[in-house]
Amino acid sequence: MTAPRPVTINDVAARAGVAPSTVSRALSEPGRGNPATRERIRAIARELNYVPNSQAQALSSGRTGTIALLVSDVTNPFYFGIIRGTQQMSKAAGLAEVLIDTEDSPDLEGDMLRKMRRSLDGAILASSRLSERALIRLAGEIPLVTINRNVRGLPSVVIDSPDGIAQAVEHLVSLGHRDIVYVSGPETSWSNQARWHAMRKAAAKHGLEFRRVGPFARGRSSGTAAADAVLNSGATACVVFNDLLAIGLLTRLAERGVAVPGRLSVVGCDDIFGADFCHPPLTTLSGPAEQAGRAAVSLLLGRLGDPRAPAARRAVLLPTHLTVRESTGPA
Amino acid sequence: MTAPRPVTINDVAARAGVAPSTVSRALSEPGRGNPATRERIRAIARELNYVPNSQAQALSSGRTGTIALLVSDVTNPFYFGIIRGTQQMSKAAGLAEVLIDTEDSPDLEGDMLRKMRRSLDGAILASSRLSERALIRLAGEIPLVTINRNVRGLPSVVIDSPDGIAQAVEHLVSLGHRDIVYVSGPETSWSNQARWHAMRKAAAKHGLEFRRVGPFARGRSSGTAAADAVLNSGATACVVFNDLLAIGLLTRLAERGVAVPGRLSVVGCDDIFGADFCHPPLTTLSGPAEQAGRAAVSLLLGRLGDPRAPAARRAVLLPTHLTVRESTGPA
DNA sequence: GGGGACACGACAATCGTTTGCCATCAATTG
DNA sequence: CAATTGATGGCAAACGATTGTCGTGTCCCC
Repeated sequence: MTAPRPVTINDVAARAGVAPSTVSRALSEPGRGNPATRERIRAIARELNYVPNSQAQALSSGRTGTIALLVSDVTNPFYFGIIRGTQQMSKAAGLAEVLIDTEDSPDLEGDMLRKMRRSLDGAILASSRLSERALIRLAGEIPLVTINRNVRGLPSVVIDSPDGIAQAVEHLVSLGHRDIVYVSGPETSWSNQARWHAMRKAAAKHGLEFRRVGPFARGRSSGTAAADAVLNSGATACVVFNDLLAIGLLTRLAERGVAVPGRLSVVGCDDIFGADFCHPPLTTLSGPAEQAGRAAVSLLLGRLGDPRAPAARRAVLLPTHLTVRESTGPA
Repeated sequence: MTAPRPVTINDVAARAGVAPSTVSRALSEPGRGNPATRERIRAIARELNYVPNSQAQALSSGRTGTIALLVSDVTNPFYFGIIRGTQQMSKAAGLAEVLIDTEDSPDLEGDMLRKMRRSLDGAILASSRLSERALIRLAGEIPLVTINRNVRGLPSVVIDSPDGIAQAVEHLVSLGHRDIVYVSGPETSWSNQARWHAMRKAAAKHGLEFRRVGPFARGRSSGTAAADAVLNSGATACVVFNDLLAIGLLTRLAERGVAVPGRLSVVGCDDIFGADFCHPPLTTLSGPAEQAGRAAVSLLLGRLGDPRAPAARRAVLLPTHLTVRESTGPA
């Protein structure tokens, strides 16, 4: 059982008694050609089980039919929804999607992007670690869309967590908390900056003291240090940069026998997988991650359809809301 | 700022004063050519920031440098480790990897595979839903490696959960449990069959009654029904098909006020993200998922290197062990 | 009935590589 | 010193599609 030579456009053409070019057009140019011929060709193509060689298509047409989604860590559940969303949408658009793990490294991110730029129609950067300059330069080489990162001139989708933060503060204040601390993520994180900023604003509005502890790394393991820092701060409630960190923090609090929410209320961000079944279930900011993924692909498609378009900045802002569970309670 | 024509192999050749073929060889055939020339060409390529067009390479050489990893659901944390492992290994081997979500559908899985077979060097099927026949047929069209699925003639990596199941039963028996029920996943799942089989064997060894409830769907939401069924069965301990289901079950038990492990001990399988911080932390079977991913890519590479090789069946069996947490206790 | 327009489909160039084959030249050997 | 060998690098033919250009046939309208 030797591998049979795969059927090419020429085989189809020969079988149909037409030129390859006719087959090509019958298959991909809806407006062109005789409907009868087209149907005949399509039938033959189907019968022969013809699948166009995408490499050849790409080489010839310049379009690869592939986009990339870059995430800093594939195993961070935060990306679940986004991945799902982009996959849905790109499948619907007939695009292939490669998932690239940048391992939190700006250099790796840039290298991968540069290396693959020829084999991609575009890329979506979920939480890019690249500098603004680097991003703008890369955008000149390959169409880019960012998620949760705002850069002049680049289409972007941002899940408006600042808005949610305000809701969280509102919630905590209504429960009687007057001393709320923000548990900061990495300084370089765009989302972290945005959230911290929103915290300050919300706190100011209520005339509260605002402080922060950190910065801490993104992972769950940083939760230990974070928990201790929060406890030292004497605050009665905290808003944590993201759920991963918040869950780590919860674990440590349990270890130290600190009652949540009795002694300390905890609010997370992102509503990741696990936020609903950790102990206690986490009050957190939920956002439409899948929708964000879909929107990002749409934006990219827009940019692709008309390559000479002025790359008009288009930004999609998605709302978040507070999901109250059991990690928050009266002061 | 118009997009500059990307630099091709011809540009490099012209600059170096040699033929394109020489450049090609200097760049990719280590044994061939004058070392001095090679270095000169490499230097020029680097200087010009030359990146080979992978489409053209693929078209010409027949190798695409891309493999696919098919999973039934990208957002199932079970695949975390596997994804990480395959990505690591394929990056190391200079391969691109596409992640494909088959949405639990055999048809979709087959279609995707057929459709992409021309643009892939091979594929790794993590928990394939395809029939044995379909798998064997597809393997004739594109090199395949399976994970957690044993099919005659296909290289495979399996995480030996049956072995872990034996450990789990041992653990429960030593805690005094005499009535253990298996909470079954989908009938069509290969892993489920393997686990159920192992359960029966282990139970027989200890002269225990063995029963099962189910089958239940894979998701967390099925946990509700599963919990009720287990309670009805009167068993004092249960081994659950996977952690997702087990976590769902735990949630329901908490709702019903059933003490775990006081009234019921629960053992899961897979040790997914979340198993350590759910409530109570889950005793479960841990396996080297990352390693499985790496092994799968290795197997695939082996199959790729020598396409005319007799496709010798090679199987990698990876051990599991029981990770005891707090969801199991004395009967 | 003749001319023009238009639709159809063929031809052939092109995309950027790889790779089999061959000419050339230097080095080694008898 | 001649002949064999081996290394080197150039030529050109693929790989399988897309797409601009152009001849041919059909139809319509005046």
